[in-house]
Amino acid sequence: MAAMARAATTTDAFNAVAEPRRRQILDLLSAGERPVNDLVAVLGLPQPLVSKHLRVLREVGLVDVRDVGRQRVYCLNGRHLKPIHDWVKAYEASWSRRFERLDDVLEELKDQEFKKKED
Amino acid sequence: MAAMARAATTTDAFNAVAEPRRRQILDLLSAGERPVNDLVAVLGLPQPLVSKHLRVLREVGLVDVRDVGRQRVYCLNGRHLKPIHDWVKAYEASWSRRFERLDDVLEELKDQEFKKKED
DNA sequence: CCATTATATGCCGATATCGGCATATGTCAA
DNA sequence: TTGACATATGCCGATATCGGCATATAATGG
Repeated sequence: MAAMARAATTTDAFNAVAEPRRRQILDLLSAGERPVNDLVAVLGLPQPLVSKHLRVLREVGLVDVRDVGRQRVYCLNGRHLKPIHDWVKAYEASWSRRFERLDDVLEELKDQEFKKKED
Repeated sequence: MAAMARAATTTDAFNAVAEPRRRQILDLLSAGERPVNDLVAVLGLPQPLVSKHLRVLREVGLVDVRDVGRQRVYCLNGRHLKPIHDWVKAYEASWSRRFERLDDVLEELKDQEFKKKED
């Protein structure tokens, strides 16, 4: 039982959405549920490949399936995207308020300088 | 030149942050810049491993480096996290307003039913 | 029952990945 | 210069991944 060389894709949502085609699938499903062949047609990918990606998404809980006749209708289940959102959201300041924050720091320094002079 | 079996991790931020230890490194750096050995100490990982993860983060632009004497000080550069944020943000409704939306749909259906009766 | 449609699985090859260990590179200090 | 410190790289092994192709499974229609 050697050490795992890599975290399995099937393990968490972070890995699942690291694959561009899987994001594409989720994007399609965000507009509404769809049977596999629909996705195949839109994506222009071989059906087995699409099924495999759907499997990964299913295993991390990002999509749900429903049987309708001989079709399998997939639908988005965004619940497991929330952890990703929460994680990146914490970094929002690092891009949107990057310079603002720098300004804040400078402002603070100026204040301290001012107080020193008051002494 | 055979087809690539997998998108290189070094390719984009999505793949880079799919690795838990790399997220951990970013989390540490979000509190402020740090030299490699600092990270090594906190993470409790072998130094070469940390250096390799830092390399990946560097290559996708998620961190910047600065030479200070014989140390290399890494700092966060959140710019490339924004695409991830933007992507997941579009799914916000799929978890936070999931049931609200379902209610909306039901409401809409009821309205249509009502109109039919009016004819 | 049989053929057709819809989807999932299995096996394969090429390659990328993580982690381990040894070692190269670079910088300071005496 | 020599040696200690800080970090990066190289090579390796085990394994996971994506995509291709063939095939299994499942449900429907005739």
